[in-house]
Amino acid sequence: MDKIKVMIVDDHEMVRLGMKTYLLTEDRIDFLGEAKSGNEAARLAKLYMPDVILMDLLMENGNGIEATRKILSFHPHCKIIILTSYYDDEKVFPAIEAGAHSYLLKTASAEEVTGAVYKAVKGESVIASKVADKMLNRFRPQEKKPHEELTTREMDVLKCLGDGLTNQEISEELFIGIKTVKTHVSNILSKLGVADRTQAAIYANRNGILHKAGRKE
Amino acid sequence: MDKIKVMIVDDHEMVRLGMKTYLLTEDRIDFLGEAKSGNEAARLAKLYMPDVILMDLLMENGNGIEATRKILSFHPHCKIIILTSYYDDEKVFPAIEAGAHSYLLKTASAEEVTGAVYKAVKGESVIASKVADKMLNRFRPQEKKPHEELTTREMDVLKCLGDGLTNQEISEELFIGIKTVKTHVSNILSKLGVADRTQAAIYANRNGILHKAGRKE
DNA sequence: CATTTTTTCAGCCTCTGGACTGAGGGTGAA
DNA sequence: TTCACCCTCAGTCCAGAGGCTGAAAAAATG
Repeated sequence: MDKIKVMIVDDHEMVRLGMKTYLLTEDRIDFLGEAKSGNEAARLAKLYMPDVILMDLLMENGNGIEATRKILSFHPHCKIIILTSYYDDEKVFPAIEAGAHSYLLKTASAEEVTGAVYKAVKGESVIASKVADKMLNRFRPQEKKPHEELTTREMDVLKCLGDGLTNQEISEELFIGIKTVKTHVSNILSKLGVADRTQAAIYANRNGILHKAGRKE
Repeated sequence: MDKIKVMIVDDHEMVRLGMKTYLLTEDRIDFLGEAKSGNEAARLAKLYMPDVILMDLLMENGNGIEATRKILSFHPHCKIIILTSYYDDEKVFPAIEAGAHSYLLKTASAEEVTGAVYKAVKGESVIASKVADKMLNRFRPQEKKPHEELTTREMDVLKCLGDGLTNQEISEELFIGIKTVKTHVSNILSKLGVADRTQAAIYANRNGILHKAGRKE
């Protein structure tokens, strides 16, 4: 039985070292090499054609999701195991869509990581429990958020409300009459189940309904 | 010259392994051991009395900041180097206050980590540049946020505004007359430089002026 | 093509919000 | 004590907010 060819992708030297140490103690694993970025990963993967890649998501040059997509495009049998610290929705699902086979957190022990490698070559997936929660919730009949039944125009108005604009200002912003704005605001208030524009503005802010879509922490 | 006694604190096995590997290659460093949590760190530190501790901040049982404070209380000559992924204000400054001597990010290379250890025993500090930015901004003549000149009562009212309460509701919440509420609201609006209660509510929400003080991501 | 939803706008009515002015009681510092 | 600030409350006044009803043009849908 051939050894499993494994590659590491992570921009943290410390983490690469730790992972490498995990892998080198396994005699059924052939440690191929490591990459510091998504771009480097794609280059090396084309060169070495690894069986399994342990991939971080957040990196300087080219993130792990792009790299995953790129690598699988020319080497579709490669099993890519995401190994990262983050388990928020915005990271997990794009990674799955990109074709990742497993999703581990960096809290994983040596056994979990090497176990995931062996399972990957057998076609089995490993999902960290915290991530599994997210996925199950995604498939459960999720009650949709109140604002999801707003029309596109009502969303425009709600964004303005979130900026604290008055009806007059909104009408100028959207080039519509003040009466029309009032109608939209009334509909928004009833659809969101809130009492006044202030609560609607709070709702917009707490649910990230904003113009510039700037979201970070 | 005695070897430098170094201890590691991190709840990620992978990271501990990487850091350990950094340290074991240095013959002037005596690797004492490792801890998986802040509580364990304090216990081991009391036992081994290390010269330098490499400490993560975010851990399951007892965070790194508490541990730092605790360890320094009984072993004040210990140099504690924070080594974490985060560099937001809420993490950096409490760590410095707790008495940390250096602040590195996990993107640090082996040379940076071992270098910080050697500098620590000489009494020198190393601050990652991204963190240094934050610190410089903190010491720069910072224009104080508008809400810092609100009186305590006005802050109470502003929190209510942030919840979307009406004047009537605020008066009931705070057991004061509605006229009084109006006075406070007017003062708040002029101090914050906003036009109406809606903008005040947005301000409160975006600046984390809330009742429950619930902060997470 | 027929139907429904969305978007636009109107008039009417009520009430809250907020500006402005004024003022009495409490506390703490000069 | 005087001064300053904070908290409390009152009266007046008006523009804006929001509910209700109705309705026509536009766009999506079947």
